[in-house]
Amino acid sequence: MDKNTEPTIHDIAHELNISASTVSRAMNDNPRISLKTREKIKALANSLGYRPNTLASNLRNKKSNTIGIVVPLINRHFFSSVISGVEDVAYKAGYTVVISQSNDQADKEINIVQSMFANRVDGLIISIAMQTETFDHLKLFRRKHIPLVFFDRVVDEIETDKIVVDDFAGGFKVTQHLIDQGYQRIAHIAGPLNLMTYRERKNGYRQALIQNGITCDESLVLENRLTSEDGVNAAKQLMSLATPPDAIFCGNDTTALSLMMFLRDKGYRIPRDIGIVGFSNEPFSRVVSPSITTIAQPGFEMGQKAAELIIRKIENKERTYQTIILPTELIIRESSNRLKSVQS
Amino acid sequence: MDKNTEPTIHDIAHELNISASTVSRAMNDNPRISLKTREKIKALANSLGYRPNTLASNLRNKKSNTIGIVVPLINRHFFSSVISGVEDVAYKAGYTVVISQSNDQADKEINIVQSMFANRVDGLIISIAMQTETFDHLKLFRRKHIPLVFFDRVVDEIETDKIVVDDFAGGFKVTQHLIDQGYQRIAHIAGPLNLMTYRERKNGYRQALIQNGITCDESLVLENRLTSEDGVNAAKQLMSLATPPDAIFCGNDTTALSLMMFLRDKGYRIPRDIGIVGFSNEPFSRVVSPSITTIAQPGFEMGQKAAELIIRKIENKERTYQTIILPTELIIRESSNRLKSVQS
DNA sequence: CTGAAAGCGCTAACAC
DNA sequence: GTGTTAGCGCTTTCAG
Repeated sequence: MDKNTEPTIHDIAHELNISASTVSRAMNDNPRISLKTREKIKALANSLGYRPNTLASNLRNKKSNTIGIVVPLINRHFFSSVISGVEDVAYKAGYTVVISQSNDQADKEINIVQSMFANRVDGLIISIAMQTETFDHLKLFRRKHIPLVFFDRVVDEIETDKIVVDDFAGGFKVTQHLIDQGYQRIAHIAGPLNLMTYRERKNGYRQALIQNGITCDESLVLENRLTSEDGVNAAKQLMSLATPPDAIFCGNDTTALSLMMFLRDKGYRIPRDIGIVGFSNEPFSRVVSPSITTIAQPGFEMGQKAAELIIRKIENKERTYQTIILPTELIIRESSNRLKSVQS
Repeated sequence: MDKNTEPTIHDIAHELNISASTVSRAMNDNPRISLKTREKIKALANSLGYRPNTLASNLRNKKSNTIGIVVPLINRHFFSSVISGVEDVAYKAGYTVVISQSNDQADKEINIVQSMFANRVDGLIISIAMQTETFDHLKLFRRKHIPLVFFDRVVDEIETDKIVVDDFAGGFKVTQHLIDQGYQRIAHIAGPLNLMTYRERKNGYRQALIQNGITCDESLVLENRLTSEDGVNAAKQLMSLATPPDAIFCGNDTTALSLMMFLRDKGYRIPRDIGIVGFSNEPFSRVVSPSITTIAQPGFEMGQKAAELIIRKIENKERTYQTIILPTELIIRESSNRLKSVQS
């Protein structure tokens, strides 16, 4: 019933014997309309329960006031924190955020991105799927000059704003820390090396070894998808080497946890026999026992920065791109703190 | 440059010397258009890089193909799982999902909900903020007959679809389990009792006590906001009672964890001296030590169900409402497993 | 200070 | 099978 009679500016105009344009202007606080009529209009609008139809206004303005965000998995602490950060600043700036998850699948990612384009998002914030290897869908945004911001998992070959954490420094700090703790044979479980993120973590690891005069043993470096199962498999593989490692730097906390549980069950004492470090500071890494040394990534801030960046682009159309590198923080916990654990 | 020349159906029509409506029909696979012309049109559309403007089509159809979802906090495992579930089915059905977080603040929630209305979402899925106490903003949706689904934290006084977990049964199972483990004085830390969720958990708790012939001691029941700090405070308060409890059923896992850590540091042995149970099955509850007994809530499924429900309403306009109650599962872990822990 | 008119891009009667 | 026409609700020149 009142479903069909959603009031429009015309209804208000008609009632007041004025024109729709005046109503429109009044609702937008256009100073060209006298304060008197402005108030009269707003009063009526209010009592009628009028709500401007953003769809119509968006169409007319060729602007959706919407920011798209696509992540591999919503339901992962790091990503949901980023989303939370984006939402926080976007909301304050009057933007709506629409989200989608790629489930780390390239084809779903392509679909999502295209549908976001069709929906005329004003900008797109994305962390690409592990398996994405072609980037035409993203180049589309660049071609149409729709602001595009990569975060965390970025694409080298597309020139645009990027926001990452200092993965290299993270990898370096972890490794240096392990060396400082007296570990000698440090293994590394890397994520897919087509992603810069994981490449940089690995580079940091190697650099630290080199700077400490330790030769890199390629058999100590594995590459997988960093799932729980991968953690167990990696543990098996590494510990069955002729000379197994005495410390393992895992590409994320999930792997670190599963690997740690597995080794503990096998009788290894952690951190005494073997040191373990993760990456990302997932909530569980703090409370698990032994607690896991890891690298904190500022997810929420990353989201905020990404949103600020994209909004500035949307509103100013400035043409210069930047790559923001956020600092990482090494959080030393029990799983690698051999010196403290021995002395106490 | 090509920014301004985003092709429309008119461009295609003009190029092919046909009418725009034919193009529109062809793009929508309307069988009234011959296959030949349909293909010709699609080919050109493709080579022009044409993408239908959903904004325009939405305005015309008075349908945004968008589902709104508002949660207290995106960045909480349970809620992000629900979002993930919603996104999953909404995406498959061709809907876009827009999300927002209330940060558990009533005023932000009101703003969000109103802006979603202005954006003409086709339906709204919401779990209300802890402090929300007036519901006019939600009644608006009911009045306009826009589908509305509550999940988890629902509003009794609004008649619409609801989807909750069986909190009563959850509270009951937890308490019965503690009794079975031989605990005698069982305390309960409840969340805000204006929310049905927490009220039901508490009711389940009391019912279990009653059925086992245990009298309810009101000094053993606390109410707070279930933060980490609340956990510590509650622990202090409870343990300083003349006859302190020997088990504590916490309204969520966060409280359970902080309370457990605090008591452990004070020298209590868990579960021997004191049994602890949480609620929600946060990821950390499984890996912390001792691991925390808790109630699993199917967040992802809840999101899927909520999306299915709302899409059915959007598309059929059926007028009957249902409340779906999803089962909960008691997950027995170390923090309350006194019998096993004693024998082993 | 206000109004008339045109149009954003798409769709759907209604014609033929 | 295809075209004509009108309009979704809002904004914005251009007039006055």
